[in-house]
Amino acid sequence: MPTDTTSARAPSGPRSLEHPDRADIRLAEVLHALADPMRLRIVRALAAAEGELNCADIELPVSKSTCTHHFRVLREHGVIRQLYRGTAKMNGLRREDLEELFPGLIDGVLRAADLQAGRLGEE
Amino acid sequence: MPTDTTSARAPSGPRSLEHPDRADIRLAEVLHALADPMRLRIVRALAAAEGELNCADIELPVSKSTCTHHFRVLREHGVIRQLYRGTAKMNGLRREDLEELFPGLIDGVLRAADLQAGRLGEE
DNA sequence: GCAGTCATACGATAAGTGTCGTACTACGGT
DNA sequence: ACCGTAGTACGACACTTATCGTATGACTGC
Repeated sequence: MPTDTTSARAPSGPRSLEHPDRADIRLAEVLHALADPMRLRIVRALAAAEGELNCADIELPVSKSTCTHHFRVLREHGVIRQLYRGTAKMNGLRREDLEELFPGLIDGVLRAADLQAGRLGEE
Repeated sequence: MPTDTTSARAPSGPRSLEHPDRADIRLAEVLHALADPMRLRIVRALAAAEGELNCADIELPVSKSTCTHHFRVLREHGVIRQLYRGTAKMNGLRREDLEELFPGLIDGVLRAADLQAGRLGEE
């Protein structure tokens, strides 16, 4: 499906990213996307900075290509939204969509992640 | 380690299962355990039947060995508790432990699963 | 004690995942 | 027009996973 240049890609802009429609987001996939420490970090960072963040704003102990990979997983499973803004790519949580689909889920996960980080960080 | 008959197995009873301590349960692992449609089904069934369920009580479209595999994943990641009761094995959600660790998380996931099942089941 | 039932163990397999490095593309500024 | 920066694509790799089938072990009841 990456060869379809009509529907998924933005009209004129050369760089555009595919995002699943809200109705296509599946719980198991969202959980899968969140079930990785690195991606959990990313999501926490995005939630903390309520606006949008550059990829490089989140310090991760992995290479750039791995970072790209994780962001893509999050985007393709409907957890974040990405769009280009000049040379950078801004990332934001899809809070509204997720809240509509699975009320309370994201907040629960974020809260759990905070709790665990507190427990593990100051032991 | 399956050859070690002294440590892993309970003192007298021949059949005993290892469960992680509550403090050893990790959010990413719980999410991973839940991030599979088959396991999500299992967890929903266990939550619905508030008591304990036999493995065979949950109809799954997979072989018995695969079923065992999924139950083990859930147990090893701290989502369910299993114990032998005669020839059967009873399974129950570790609601208390999970609620203590990650308040609201399991309920959020279960609610999300119900919502999605409703959406997908009666379309 | 023997057979039946429930579940496990083990091996196999195919597919998926996280990670990396290198090569490449897109954009913005000089 | 060129260079630097931000991010992607691609191939490689080791590891994990979901699945199965068959063989094995544990308990119940006859």
